[in-house]
Amino acid sequence: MGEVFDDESFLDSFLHYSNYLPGGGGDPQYIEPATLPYVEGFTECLRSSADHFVMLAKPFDSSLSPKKDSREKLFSEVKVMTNSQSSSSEELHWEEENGGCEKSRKTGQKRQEREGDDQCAQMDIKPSKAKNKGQKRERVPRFAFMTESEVDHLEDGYRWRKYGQKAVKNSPYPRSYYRCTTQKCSVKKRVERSYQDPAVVITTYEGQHTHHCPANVRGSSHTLAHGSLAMRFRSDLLGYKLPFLSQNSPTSSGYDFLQTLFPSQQQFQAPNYGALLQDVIPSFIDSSSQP
DNA sequence: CGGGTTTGACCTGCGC
DNA sequence: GCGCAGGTCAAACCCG
Repeated sequence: MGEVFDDESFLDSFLHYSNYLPGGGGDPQYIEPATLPYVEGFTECLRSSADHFVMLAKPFDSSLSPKKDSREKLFSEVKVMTNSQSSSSEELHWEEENGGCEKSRKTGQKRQEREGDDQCAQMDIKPSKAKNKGQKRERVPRFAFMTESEVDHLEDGYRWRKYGQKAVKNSPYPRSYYRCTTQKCSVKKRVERSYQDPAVVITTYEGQHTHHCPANVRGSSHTLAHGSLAMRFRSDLLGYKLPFLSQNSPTSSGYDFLQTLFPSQQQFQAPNYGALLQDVIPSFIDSSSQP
């Protein structure tokens, strides 16, 4: 326990998995460590603003080319992540909540236009183009992680409503879309199963909860994740090198990041965050804190 | 009956 | 411009 991992080892573990996934070379073989020309440190990236997009999901993208290319692409993306506050000319296309709402409104508007419905005025639907012009898009923090689980939808204490499911290209497994059921909370998550390793579930959170975890409000934090006892982080691939597993350092970046991901989760506060993190992702700690 | 899921249709962005 | 893929909507359906 308490092993401290540096940024590079974490990234290498990360990249190791990126090679293991579709388009990533196929074989789960280790790739040699390399210097990090673009990032000051991955933990630094996690530690920084919640506006940063922690793009762990990207390497799972089948569009990535194998080996070196994926590494370079990841590095370039990490670079963008870490520069997200700057006025860099690099403009990523960010899927973010405001844009989504706008899109939804446009969708609703168009549908109503098609149907010849004049409810637009009542719903206060306004043309979006002019409004959006010159408006800088906000960036929604995302966090993706892999778990080994028999069930797709891992219980995390929050209540989710499924609002869509899509077939994923090159994968027999569909991707499910969930939205937090709490009013005014716009957190979403995507859940998909890796087709390379069907035992692995990839969960991507988007946004931050603006409320307390319902399970905790009821005073039963131990109900968290009990529906996912079969879940286990793929520590061999990624999880075990997450820097925040160092329980010797409750102020580590992982703690900070979890705080941004679950801002109302006061359980993450030191000194008990390790045990309480276990409530959220129980087996993760079990399999990772053991030397 | 209220809340959640399913599923086909639709919209948008991107690459060619 | 066109086709594709990802993301979302919403009606229909299901369930406790």
